[in-house]
Amino acid sequence: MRVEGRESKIAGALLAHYDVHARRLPWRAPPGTNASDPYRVWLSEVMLQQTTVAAVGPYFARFTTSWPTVEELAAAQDADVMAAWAGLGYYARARNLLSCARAVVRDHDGRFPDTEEGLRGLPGVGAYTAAAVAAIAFGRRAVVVDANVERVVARLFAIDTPLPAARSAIRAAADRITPDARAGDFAQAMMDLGATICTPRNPACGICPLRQDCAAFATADPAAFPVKAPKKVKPHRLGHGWWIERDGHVWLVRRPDKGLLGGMRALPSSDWGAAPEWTPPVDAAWTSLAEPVSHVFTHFSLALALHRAHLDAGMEPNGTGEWWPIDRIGEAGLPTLFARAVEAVRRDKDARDAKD
DNA sequence: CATCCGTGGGC
DNA sequence: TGCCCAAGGAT
Repeated sequence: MRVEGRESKIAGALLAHYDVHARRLPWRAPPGTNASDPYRVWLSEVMLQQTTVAAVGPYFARFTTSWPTVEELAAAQDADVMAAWAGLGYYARARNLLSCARAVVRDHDGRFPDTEEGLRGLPGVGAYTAAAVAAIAFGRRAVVVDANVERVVARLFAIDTPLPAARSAIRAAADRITPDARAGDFAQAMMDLGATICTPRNPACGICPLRQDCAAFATADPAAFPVKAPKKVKPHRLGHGWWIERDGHVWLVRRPDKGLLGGMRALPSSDWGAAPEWTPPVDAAWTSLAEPVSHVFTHFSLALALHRAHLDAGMEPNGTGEWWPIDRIGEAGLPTLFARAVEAVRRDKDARDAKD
């Protein structure tokens, strides 16, 4: 695409601002250097999918310490990687992360493809991540469009078509302002701008380097862009979960690879729904907690009723699982819902002990 | 194009 | 407090 006139002015002003104000982030090459490890760029981009910079920080540090290279990650145990990802959410990313690392080692001699097309063929790498890695790690011109870029571009050009229908127009406009040189810096500069100045609410237009070129700034309400389709209501679901204890251990199961919390360790639980059928996984003297654990997922909210029991030596619940030492439950890699269920059981036990 | 898939922080 | 939102991808 040609870059000229107003379009090139935007890139120039943004890059000049970025040269002074770029955020220092753990996965970014230090200022003034061109070093960029494709493994670290890819790892950070996958972690940052639908996830905030603040949440990713400690996970990125732990992953790069445990697995400094793609070869080492490819050789890791599945359960270790899933446990290290616990709490970060969208667990299909962790499964795809491992598949991708192994594909890079097996099919690409341990080196990430350096083109969008090549990257796009890897598990967990979609249009955004392929463009971001191609631009940031390999200096390729690529049109990088994430939610920040969507917002910035929709405002720059006052695109009032509601999302997601506006995606094609936004992408075309992003293409027009993407420079041939420094495409990686440009992409990161757009994302920095969206994260710190051109924010969803109360954008700081007064300090924005692009306000002279921004069609939304010229309107009464720049924050009205982008326009979004109304969202649908979240249904409520109910479920039952079981804390089964035996000799200092608790019974944990592994959830199926596909679906919600796929591949993660968990407490055994019933189906979740409007009025789910439920039968405890073992015949025992059950004590029910007074309050369920409430948790909100992307497309529904859940109230998980909890029940706990002790088993005698030698007794086993139905189905497949493992006895996990309770004093090391923090190492089980439970997703947040079940980590909170564990906390609720602990509080319930403490309350009863205090009464005795 | 719509749906499914987590979680924590900000206001 | 409830709602919005985030460096999206797979199906």
